[in-house]
Amino acid sequence: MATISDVAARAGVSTATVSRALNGKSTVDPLLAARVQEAAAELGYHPNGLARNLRRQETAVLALIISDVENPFFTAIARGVEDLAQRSGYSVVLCNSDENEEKERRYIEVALQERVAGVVLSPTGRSTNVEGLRRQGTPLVAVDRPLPAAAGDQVLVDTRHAAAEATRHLLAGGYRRVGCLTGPAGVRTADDRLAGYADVVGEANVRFRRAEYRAEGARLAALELLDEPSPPDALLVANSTMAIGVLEALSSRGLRPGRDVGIVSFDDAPWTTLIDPPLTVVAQPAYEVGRVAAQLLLARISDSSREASTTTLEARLIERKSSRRTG
Amino acid sequence: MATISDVAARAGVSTATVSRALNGKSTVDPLLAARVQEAAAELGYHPNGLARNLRRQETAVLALIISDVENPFFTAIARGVEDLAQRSGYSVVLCNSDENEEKERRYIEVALQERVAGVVLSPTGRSTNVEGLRRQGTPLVAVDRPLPAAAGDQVLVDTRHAAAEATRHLLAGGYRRVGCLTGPAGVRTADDRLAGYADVVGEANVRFRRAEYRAEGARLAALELLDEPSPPDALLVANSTMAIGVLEALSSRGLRPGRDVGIVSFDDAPWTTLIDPPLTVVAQPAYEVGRVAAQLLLARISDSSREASTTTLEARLIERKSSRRTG
DNA sequence: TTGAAAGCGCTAACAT
DNA sequence: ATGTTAGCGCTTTCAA
Repeated sequence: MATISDVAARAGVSTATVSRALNGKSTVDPLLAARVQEAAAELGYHPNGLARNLRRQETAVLALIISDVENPFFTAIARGVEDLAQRSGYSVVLCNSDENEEKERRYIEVALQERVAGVVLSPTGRSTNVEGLRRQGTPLVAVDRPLPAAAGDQVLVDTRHAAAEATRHLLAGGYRRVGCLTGPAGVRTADDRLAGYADVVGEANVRFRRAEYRAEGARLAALELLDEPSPPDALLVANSTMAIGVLEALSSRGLRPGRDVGIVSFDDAPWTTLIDPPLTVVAQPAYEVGRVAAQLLLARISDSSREASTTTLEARLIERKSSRRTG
Repeated sequence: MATISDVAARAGVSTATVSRALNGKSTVDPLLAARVQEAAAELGYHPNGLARNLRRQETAVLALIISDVENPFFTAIARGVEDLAQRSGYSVVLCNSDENEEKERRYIEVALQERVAGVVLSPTGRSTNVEGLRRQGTPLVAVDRPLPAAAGDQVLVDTRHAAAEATRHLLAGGYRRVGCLTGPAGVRTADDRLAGYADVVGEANVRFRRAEYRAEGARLAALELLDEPSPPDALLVANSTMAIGVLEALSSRGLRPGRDVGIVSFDDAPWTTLIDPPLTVVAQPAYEVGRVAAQLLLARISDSSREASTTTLEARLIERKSSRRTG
């Protein structure tokens, strides 16, 4: 593996000159620079990033730790972060914590050890520990879910409000017994969506189930709800992965979305317009969340004294037929 | 940021002892080890991975460069790679090349510079350049699409064969003018699926369009095909993202999958059973592809002299109603 | 404009 | 069992 000394030897100059030439410093003779470039190319030289970063005490890579690679909401965030980061010369590495606190912990540790320039994190749950990041002074921005203490910037979506709006929409459509299917307790988005729903139906009329943010759990939970003495005639579902399970549950009971059970789900997944009837959704600005997060992170990297900020983006209800009786 | 010397000073030992204690070497007095642990904890010490890896000349991170984070096929591969890697103490960082050769090039460069232990790559297209990896001796395994020269192990899916089987299935279902919608020329999976289809219908009866592996392009291409003088009465679609576009096209023409136009699509995405009629698919063993790839990569990392191998996994046709006239 | 040399933080001989 | 020391590959003063 060719090192800078190999290149220096081949070009007949010092390692300092190679370094300067390869980093485009203006103070180097064009002729020498060319010789260096050539030597580097011939040797297939790739600077050792470890050594470079160790010396420079900085890296041009951001870590993005998300809680589920298979959830379109998070992959859209990833695109947003990436598009913006690339433009500023940063690479972003994606880590999948898989809604698993142990994995999340490991990836934060990796980010710390590899001395990444900054971290975008969608905290997995209750006990996310960002103390290490804070101590090291690694810039951090939380997305989707807030962090216990404001350990950095946050980019959130006003999902409680959106849940309330969706619930009102269902009520306005003539549904009388609106229920809610949400994620695990302690996961802020899950709690907020439930709260927004409860705000509207009133504590006395709450009927809900919790499940993991996964299809299978949601299917079972939906079935339970449907088997109650006074089953819901409409359902607010906390994300698109769960919606899959809910739709399966309905189908297995011979129930048609809209006509029999009104459905509104969070997240405008690509398939939601394909089904019959098309799914009414709460569209979250995921890509934008990612962009803003990256922006804040880069700003904080170049100026660590900035005040921590919280940005809250609005979600948008997209009415389709699954929330209409006449679907 | 605390360094190993800080810990050493605090614990009243040498840096060597700190290093040994923290790395669980057996040759260190339990009492001292405890003192070191304590000092490290108090200082919030995180070993500098850059320095460590520079010294050790190795990293415990794998890079996984995939061509589309929003494609369930690739995220399933990611899970497979991750599950296996984690088990051996490796972390995996995901890079999204976005079907873009420039991005892919950048990420390969990053992988090279950061001296990752190995790379799993789904080559984006024609001109993927893995020369750098080869020269550095960085272990590489290609997934989904083969590499020009056998630059390492490969894990592929026998998609030509699967495409042929799917086409035969359509023909057996009574469809007479089977068409094909595939990805860009030069992308091996796209070419193979087209070839498998052509193998069965015969060169003379080929009717097909190419588009990016995206919904919108596929929608337009499908519309073109449907507007031909002798339009297809069935379609083989090269992936689930394209299938979304195709289904939209059909719907906009008032055509029902199955009854009017038989449909088989590659990839068993989670929503394919939700639509009416449910989609007949060619299910690729994506998770397994990831697992095998990680296995091969780890094997090659520990024994670089291994022969390069090619593993070809079988895809499975799952018959549902979109390929039946009586849907 | 170029080179010599120090040093980033760590680990692994080598000594003790 | 512990400490001393060299050095991984690079960048960056400092001198020339």
